[in-house]
Amino acid sequence: MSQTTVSRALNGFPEVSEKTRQVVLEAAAKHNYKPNTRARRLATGKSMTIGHLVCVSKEHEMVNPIFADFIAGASARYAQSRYDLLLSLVPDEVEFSSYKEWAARSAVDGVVVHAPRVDEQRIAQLNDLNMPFVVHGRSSNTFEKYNWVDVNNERSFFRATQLLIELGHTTIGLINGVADMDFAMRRAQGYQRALKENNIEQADSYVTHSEMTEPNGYKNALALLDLPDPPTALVTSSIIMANGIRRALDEHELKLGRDVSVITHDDELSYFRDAAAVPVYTATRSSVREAGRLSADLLLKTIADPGRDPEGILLDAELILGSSTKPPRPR
Amino acid sequence: MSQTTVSRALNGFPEVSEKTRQVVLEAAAKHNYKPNTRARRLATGKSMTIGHLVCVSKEHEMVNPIFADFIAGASARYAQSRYDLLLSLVPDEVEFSSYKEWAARSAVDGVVVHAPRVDEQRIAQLNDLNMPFVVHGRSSNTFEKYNWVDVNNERSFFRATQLLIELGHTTIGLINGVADMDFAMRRAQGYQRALKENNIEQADSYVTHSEMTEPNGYKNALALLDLPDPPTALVTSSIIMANGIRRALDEHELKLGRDVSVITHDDELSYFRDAAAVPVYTATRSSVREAGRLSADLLLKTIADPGRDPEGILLDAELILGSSTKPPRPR
DNA sequence: TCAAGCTTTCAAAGCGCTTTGGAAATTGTT
DNA sequence: AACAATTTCCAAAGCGCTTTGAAAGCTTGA
Repeated sequence: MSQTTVSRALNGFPEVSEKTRQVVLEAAAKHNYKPNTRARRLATGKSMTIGHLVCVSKEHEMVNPIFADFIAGASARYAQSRYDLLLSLVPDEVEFSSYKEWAARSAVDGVVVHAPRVDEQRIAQLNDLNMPFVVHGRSSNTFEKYNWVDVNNERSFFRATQLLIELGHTTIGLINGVADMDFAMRRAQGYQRALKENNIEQADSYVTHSEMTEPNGYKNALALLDLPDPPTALVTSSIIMANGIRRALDEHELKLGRDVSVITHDDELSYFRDAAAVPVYTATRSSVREAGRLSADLLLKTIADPGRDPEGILLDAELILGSSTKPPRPR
Repeated sequence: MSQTTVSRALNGFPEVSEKTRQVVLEAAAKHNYKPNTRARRLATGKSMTIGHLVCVSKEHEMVNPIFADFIAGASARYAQSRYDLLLSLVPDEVEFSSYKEWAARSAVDGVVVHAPRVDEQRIAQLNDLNMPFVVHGRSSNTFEKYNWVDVNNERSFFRATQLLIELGHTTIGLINGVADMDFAMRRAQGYQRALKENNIEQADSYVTHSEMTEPNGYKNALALLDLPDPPTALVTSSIIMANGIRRALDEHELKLGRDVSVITHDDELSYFRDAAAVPVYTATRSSVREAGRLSADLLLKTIADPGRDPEGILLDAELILGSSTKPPRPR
């Protein structure tokens, strides 16, 4: 039997009779034959690979903990379409040169951009390279068209803050991610809009920006609690930080909810799933794994149809009521 | 200039004069030329790719949180040798068929085995496939030779438990990972050996096994605290669980350290780095990122020299004194 | 029965590199 | 100047597939 026939049988082309296909499939199964990836990719001119470039912050060598769950979602989608996932964790300064290298050696058919900044250069650069991509998040100061999947950060933090205000809180801190991250900026905007709409004026010192680690949650919470007029409620961008906040409250003999209310963003990390009947934290909740799945899906669609117009998918984080929010204690 | 010369110049072969090489390199740089990955891999017969298969537990769709940091370490090493990292997150039942598929289509030059079980079939299977691999951890019931990188789980949990006993604790709980994981078994052994050597007899109910999530830490700690004779000290396998434990203590109005001592294993996750002058937790500490780096290094060595004898690298977890351990309170 | 129209198969080209074996150019030796 | 030894370059083969264009086999209708 000729190579052609086998290739067609395995790749589902119609020019081969059903009988022949069966024979071929059985023989392949019997000998555990799978077309050699390398040869196949050269012949088709496709890499069948999606690149994820995750940057490791130089400062703390920190890997964003949401990335594992995001990738889990994306990986499942790639598997469906027989795409491979190429992963590289790099210090942020080489971020763009890595994309360029992937493009030059044509190692990937598309990439996912993680953790976009307010001013994000990668978007224009990838457009220049003519590389299909999807951004997980958005970039406020970028006006080119691009594919993105994001949650409604502004609105959800607006609602969270609004809820605290409605409960009677008037001094509310924000423990946020690094300032130049786009999501952090949008969340800060939502928070500030709620304060403004309720005529609450607060010094800038009630807002902290840092990498979203547990120790930073702790440290920043302590800093806010030590202010002359400490906040009675906190909003934070990460459940990891929320754990640090809880530790800080502990140390001040304060009880979460009763003494200080906390609302956190909850990415539904698999090892922090707050699924009790009454959740521990009141939270703006949105599954980062689902975002991974959707990003992967959008990217594969774009690769399949390069003429496709860029699309933005906006996920709405739900505001979930838990037991970490109560009216402020009378002083 | 001929293709041959260019190829040789770029790949550092000696048959080309230094002058010619410079000309080639400059031209390549100028046009941002990089040899096409697909073609190169076909021609050389190597994939220049390492596969990581991470299984997503069916039960909780959980991705082991240490994996991100492990991969960060490995990725850095691969980059040095211009290897790519192929990542796949799969439900555990398809784990082995994925390895087989990679081998059949010759997609990778080697793989890393994550989270080995006490009875681990993948090791024999990979040996059969003749696929170079390194195990992160070990498998107690496997007697074939294989490459591994592991921490001294038995000894470090022995020491941790011993420390608690020396402080005067006589009722000590263990909040462990899933029972069939090899690391969990070894840690339980260390814990039990310490109890035994000190003639402490305890019911099995003082040991819990579950996935290492924060909610499980909480739940299991509550269960232990509700025992008729509750433990005055806990040892746990994960800093994520330790956070759940702290929450359980909170709820019982117990103070970490003062009322209940806790020792946790600390993988030095980047977003949980316990780097205060006096660490929050007394911990058996070992960098999982370093383990990633070492695993990658060992694997690349094995690929470069297939005749190499399998090697085991045993890392010693340090016992770090923090503020979560004190003598038990007199009742 | 034979031509026309399908369906099924095949031989060969090509994907963009590396590698081999040998030719050409350069240098050194007598 | 002639030859050997060395350095530098090149043409062509081959990696294991997919894809093209054409041939062979089969069915149908007059």
